Amino acid sequence: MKRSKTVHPAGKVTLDMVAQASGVSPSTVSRILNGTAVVSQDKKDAVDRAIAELGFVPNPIARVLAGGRSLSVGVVTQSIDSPYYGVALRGIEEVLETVGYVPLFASGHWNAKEEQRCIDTLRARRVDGIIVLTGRLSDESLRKLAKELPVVVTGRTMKAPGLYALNFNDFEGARLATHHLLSLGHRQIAFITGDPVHPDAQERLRGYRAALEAAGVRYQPDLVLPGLFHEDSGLMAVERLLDSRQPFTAIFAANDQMAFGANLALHRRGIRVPDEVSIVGFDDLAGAGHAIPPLTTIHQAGLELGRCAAQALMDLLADKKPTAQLPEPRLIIRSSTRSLASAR
Amino acid sequence: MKRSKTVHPAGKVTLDMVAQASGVSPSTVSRILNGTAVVSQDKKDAVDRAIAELGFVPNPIARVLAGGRSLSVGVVTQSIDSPYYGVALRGIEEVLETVGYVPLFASGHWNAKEEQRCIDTLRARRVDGIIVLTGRLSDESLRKLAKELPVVVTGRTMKAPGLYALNFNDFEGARLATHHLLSLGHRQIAFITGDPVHPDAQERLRGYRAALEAAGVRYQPDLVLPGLFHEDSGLMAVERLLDSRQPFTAIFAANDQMAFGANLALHRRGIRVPDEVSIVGFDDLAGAGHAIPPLTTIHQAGLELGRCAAQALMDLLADKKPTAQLPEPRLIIRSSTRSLASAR
DNA sequence: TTGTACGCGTTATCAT
DNA sequence: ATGATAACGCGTACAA
Repeated sequence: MKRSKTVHPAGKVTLDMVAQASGVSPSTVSRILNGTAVVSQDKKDAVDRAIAELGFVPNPIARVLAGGRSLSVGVVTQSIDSPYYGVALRGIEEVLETVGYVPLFASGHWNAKEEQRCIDTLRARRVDGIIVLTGRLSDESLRKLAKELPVVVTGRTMKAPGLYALNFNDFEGARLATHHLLSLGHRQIAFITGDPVHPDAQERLRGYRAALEAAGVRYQPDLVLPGLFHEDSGLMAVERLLDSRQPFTAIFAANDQMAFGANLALHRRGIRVPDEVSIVGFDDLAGAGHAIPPLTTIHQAGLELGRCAAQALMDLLADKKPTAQLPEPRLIIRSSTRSLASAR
Repeated sequence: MKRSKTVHPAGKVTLDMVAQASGVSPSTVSRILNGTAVVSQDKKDAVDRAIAELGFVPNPIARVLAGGRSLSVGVVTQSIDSPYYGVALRGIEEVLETVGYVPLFASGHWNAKEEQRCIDTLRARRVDGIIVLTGRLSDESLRKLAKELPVVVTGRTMKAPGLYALNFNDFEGARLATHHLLSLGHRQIAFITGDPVHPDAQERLRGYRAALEAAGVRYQPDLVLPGLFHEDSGLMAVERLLDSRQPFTAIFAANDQMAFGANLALHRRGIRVPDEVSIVGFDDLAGAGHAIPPLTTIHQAGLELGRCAAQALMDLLADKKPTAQLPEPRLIIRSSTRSLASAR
């Protein structure tokens, strides 16, 4: 029989027991645990030893009730299985883990009401801070929330006490994508928009128009198709475009999912990509590199987004000024785009 | 100015206040809240009214510390951004929400040690039960865990008190996929395996062999390529296969991601799918229907998996015998497979 | 059926 | 620097 000491995971070993075992008062143990005050080295050693021997694990629940930190942060995402935000969640997890915090995830489903409910639930669980991944809450509610506890929000640009906003440069990304197509000689570039209620979608449209204008190419409203950020909307957009018989040689979709849909629509009609039509997406989802053909797209660093958000929140919690910045958008050229000259 | 009563979200309104306001004792309020005992109707009405007026929300933290239920369940998944398990998480969220529970997610990264850590963290937070999505923990540890609190585990078949296992019929799925190819006239069917440490991977290999055998087709070890369940491993497997100059007319990949990789490998070599080679995947990921060509695959109900797991756990918590069953695998025929006769 | 009193495990406040 | 004591908000024996 192994001599291994079976340490009870959800430890029935209490702080009081540690105090007794090491001959000090509970308060001292608590202070050592939290670094709340200076403690003499010998007592600290004794306590540390007792903690190790007893296998003591602080009870986070009791800790919170007593008014301490919960060492947890709430994350309101939109959909727990979103291909884009999913990797952001992983980024958050990564950095929180290194500092002993745990994330509590809640899904708002792109609905301000639900997002608010998530926040309420999270606060009821006494999270120390909250990260809001984009979403539809008003800036106002966020501002109010930030008065109660530290908040980091992505997908918008705003300033408020106790709040840090992290925004991706959607405008520049879209400009880059469009410019790429333009530099390849394309002039009739269709654009599939995202859901217009998303600020991101609007910014990407702006970027598209700006690139066109800079190149002296006329903006044709008939070439911009409404989309909803999912595959089917991209597919239907292209079908409508094809039916309209508007000539075009390239498509820029406001996200990868719609680009996939667009790609499929062309495939169904026997139109080859990139031989006859070039496609550019936006996001650089995990699957983009393995699509047929591998999709040229704008890399939006989901992982970085999560990491930065978490880091910023940790800073806020430590009363430091967050400085995290998202990397600039990068164009990833793969095989779905080709110069117009070589097209046929 | 609106007369709306601003209810504090993380309510400073306590149970005691409700008791006072309604002229009863705190215990009575508690009993009403938890349905712990029978209470006279008039008192119940009074309390309910007070609760509504004060906007009282029970403090889950205090509730747990006092020995009550936390109304939360732990979910140990493998990667928070997994395309397959992601939708399972959504399924869990869905059903938990309807019964007032909240999920706490933790990622084990396919590593028994980490999974155990997740469980410890979860237990420290006093979850009422735990759902383990597959993973590498030993049956033994799960059995031990189930003695402490209700456990639902997916991806394995086992029985233990306080534990409910939910397994997908991987064998049958693989058999179905292979049989489909066989019925299309294919005889030289390559198989890209998953990571052999996964029981799923082994089962799928078994299914492949069983279908071959049933059809009287010889099993050729040279046609089974090791894969690791991700795109690149599928891609490399096919490259090796091609280089080996082993003749084959179809590929069955043990999951969609590897199928995508395989598809790309063929595309790079100018081999057309399904004209020259047919491909079948496994999982039916969200993107499978929009791949080029749309992927024929085995539908594995991730959403159902999550829902069933959550439902089973709720049953366990209510001391009912869980009866949830996963649906049988279904073959989804799309456009990546074609009869050998019409191939060229 | 209802109320009283205590305990859950920790941190904060106030002494010393 | 350290210790005693009082919360934190709720559940639950136990008593009535």
